[in-house]
Amino acid sequence: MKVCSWNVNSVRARINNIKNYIKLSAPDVLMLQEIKTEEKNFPFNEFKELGYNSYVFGQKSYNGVAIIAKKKIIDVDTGFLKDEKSQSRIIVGNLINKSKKILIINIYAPNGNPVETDKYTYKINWYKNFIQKIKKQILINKNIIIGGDFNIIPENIDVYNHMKYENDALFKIEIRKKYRELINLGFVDVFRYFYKDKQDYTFWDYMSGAWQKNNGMRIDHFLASNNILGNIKSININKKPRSREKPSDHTPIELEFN
DNA sequence: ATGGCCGAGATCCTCGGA
Repeated sequence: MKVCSWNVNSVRARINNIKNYIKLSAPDVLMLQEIKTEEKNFPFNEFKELGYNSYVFGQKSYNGVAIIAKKKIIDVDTGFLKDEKSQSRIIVGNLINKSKKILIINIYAPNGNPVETDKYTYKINWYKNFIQKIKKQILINKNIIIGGDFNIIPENIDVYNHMKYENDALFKIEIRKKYRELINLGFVDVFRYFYKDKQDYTFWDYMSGAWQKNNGMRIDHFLASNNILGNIKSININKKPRSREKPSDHTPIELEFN
């Protein structure tokens, strides 16, 4: 089973890149973030033609998440978290894998910059609520995968120049603590679990040649609950899509398990 | 056409991104 996650920065602007990626990588499940469109304008047919069902929580212009999958996703829920700004940031559903039910949680967490504005308090509150919700959920279902754009740089190694980001909403101690809190509920950061010292990024700014200079950061993650950690075979950051024409500023992360 | 990327949507630039 291959589950992938990709912040595509507009599903409509990126449709050819996404279709190309699906053909090459053949994910069973693809979690998308920042689709930047309402459900009525989502390209359902384009994915249907490739053999995928789409489950969409859209929003006009900003945010928006979706799950596209070869198999049926059941109990799809777009009301998992009450969002104080009514933004479309989470879609969840159950995946049946070898008669085991796995809860897939696809998130697009708030950015939080600039830190002196209510954007930052919104991010902190969003994570507070999310952590509370996961705390309850892990009691109900022990098999959980949380994937997506967390907008958190976990450690120094996860950004090209950590000194520059000390007061940034992606790297402030306060926000990194939220990441630790989440993990302490019974999860592992799968990439870091498999690669203790590897410096690898999932995002490179469009500005000032960040990609060419490898000025990146690791802000897209897969957290797996301890109960399913033993089933995970591999995790990979696939940098190819970031190198192509008209790319998203993020690149996909890929999780394989049995 | 829009600041130096980008995208969406509205207006001839702003907001949001990270």
